[in-house]
Amino acid sequence: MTKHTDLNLIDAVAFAKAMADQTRQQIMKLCCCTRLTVSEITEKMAVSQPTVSHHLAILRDAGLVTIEPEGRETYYSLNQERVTACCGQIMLIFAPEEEITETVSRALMP
Amino acid sequence: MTKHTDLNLIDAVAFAKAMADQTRQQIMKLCCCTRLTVSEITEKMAVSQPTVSHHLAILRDAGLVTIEPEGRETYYSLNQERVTACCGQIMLIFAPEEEITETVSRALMP
DNA sequence: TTGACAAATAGACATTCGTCGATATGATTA
DNA sequence: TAATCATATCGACGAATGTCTATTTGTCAA
Repeated sequence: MTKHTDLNLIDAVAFAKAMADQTRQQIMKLCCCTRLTVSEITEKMAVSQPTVSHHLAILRDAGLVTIEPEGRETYYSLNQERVTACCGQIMLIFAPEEEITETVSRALMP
Repeated sequence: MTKHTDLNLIDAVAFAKAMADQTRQQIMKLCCCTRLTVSEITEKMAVSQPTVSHHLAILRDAGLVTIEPEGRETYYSLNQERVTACCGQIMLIFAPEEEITETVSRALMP
């Protein structure tokens, strides 16, 4: 069951929770700049297929991956834009006095 | 017992774990751009003093707060520079194709 | 239509985590 | 020195989390 979180609204806690696991970050690295099926991801990892699916669901709920079902396979890829939006948000909240934050703010806000 | 983590080296998982809690992010907001004692933080929160100390220790181990003992009080304040460094690192790893990442990279790397 | 394959879900289990009350430690003040 | 105050630590407890195996669901091919 999909969480009904509004993915346009960024929750810094939800983002941090989604990223707060070694296995998930590994998956994120794998499908960064490319699209992979669950099987392909599983092959490259040291955990079972259900575990990979479980983590992908968490990343999906956080808006951190995009999903493209194709036949009996499902392609996942990292949502880089979401990563920058979340990091930018965190910098705005927790580093308002840093110069770089001003830069990010200007570059990120449309 | 203090973790012997090298705080100069940024671990994206450790950073995310430290931020992956509502209470801790609330504490971070409180002592952002200011310095507060444990008592002052506790007053503004809905948890007990030991719980605040517990979370401050986690933030300290992640390098996210600076600590200044003064007499019998201890002042904490948010390490904004650390926040930007960690966010920048995450953007480099997980959003290498985003334009904003290039900007951050250039601005952050000394 | 049946068998094989890909992915998701269910249920169980051990571990980690957040919280608390009680207590210890350390510093100031009377 | 004794009392007080600020903070840290301890030990316990329930809830959340990550992992597994087994099973279900959905899709394609023989």
